[in-house]
Amino acid sequence: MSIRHSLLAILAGGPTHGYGIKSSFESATAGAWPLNVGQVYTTLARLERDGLIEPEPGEDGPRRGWRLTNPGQAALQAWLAEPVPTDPPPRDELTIKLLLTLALDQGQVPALLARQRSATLERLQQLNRLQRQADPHKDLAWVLLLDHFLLKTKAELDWLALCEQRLGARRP
Amino acid sequence: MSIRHSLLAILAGGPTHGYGIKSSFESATAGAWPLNVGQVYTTLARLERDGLIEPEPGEDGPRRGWRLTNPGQAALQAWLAEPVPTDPPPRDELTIKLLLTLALDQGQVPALLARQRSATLERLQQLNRLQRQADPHKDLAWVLLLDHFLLKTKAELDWLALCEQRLGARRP
DNA sequence: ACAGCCATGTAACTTGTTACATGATTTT
DNA sequence: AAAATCATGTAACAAGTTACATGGCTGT
Repeated sequence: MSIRHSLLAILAGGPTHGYGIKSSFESATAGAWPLNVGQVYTTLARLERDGLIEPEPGEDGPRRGWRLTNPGQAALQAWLAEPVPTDPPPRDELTIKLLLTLALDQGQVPALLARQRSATLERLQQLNRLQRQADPHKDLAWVLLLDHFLLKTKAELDWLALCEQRLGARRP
Repeated sequence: MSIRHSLLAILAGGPTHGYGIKSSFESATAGAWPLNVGQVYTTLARLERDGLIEPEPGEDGPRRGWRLTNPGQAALQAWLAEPVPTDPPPRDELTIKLLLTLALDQGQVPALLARQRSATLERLQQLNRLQRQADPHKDLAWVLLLDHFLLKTKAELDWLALCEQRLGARRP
């Protein structure tokens, strides 16, 4: 539901048209998550269907504007006010892969861990390079994004190490 | 695509029927991600449509078995062998929320950070409690899952702190 | 007999996603 | 005049998800 809410948030900054929304989203997220324009239009149609937005009266051709309705405002406020939900924690592909391998053929787990660590390490280095080039005073959003990716990547490496350790402690 | 591949992995452990797959999945992932049975059947139908699995010959009523086809075996091996992809990193709801708030109304960012930190901290404590009760020698999968959630949660807290710090460094 | 679990399946729906068709405006 | 970018939209589909209908088996 991130995209739906993102569009609401962008429209809260003043009425805009479809293409402008795409640009706003990508610039707000520093280009980290490209957004297919087509999806903006499908999502706008669904938001209108659900009564969360309405077209600006009078405009019709290119650059037709959209604005939030009252329910739309309310939905946005609710989304912003509530912390991101964790009650069924989102499924994590790496964890699923590892746990299923563990259940299926425990012997293949070490190889899986090794492969993943190597890929994750490479990503860490790439992120470090990007961070060195970034300027916290100019591209704040970009820097915060890099921080996020870096911390997440490091946590993944830590987890891989812990998995190895816990598995090792089982053998003897 | 995690669910599709999960079913392939479970079928690789020997032919099973729908309900058994649900149980296998939930026990392999220590109950952290409940799986609606209905979804198993819809997913099985789609996997058959795509030629990745086939029904065991002869069985038809309840407990009809399914097995991997050759393409199914190949798809599973490919999934297990490749590290989880990061090239367009998956969209992260918290990050999106924060960056859009930053773009929309920078003044509301501190409140958002505070709310989120409080929720995340609570989750951390809950996870710590669970970890204290878990036995690494008996419930390995459960312990690894908790490790994962804990490290992820701590990383999130670190990120929230970093965000505050970077924002603070902007004002003066 | 009845409660509860085992078991299968389908219809309907949601969000996300892309490929394509179409044209206006701007830049080179 | 051509190329690039801005701009709108639709058709089609994938994957996930749930609510519901249906019935068999098991233990009390």
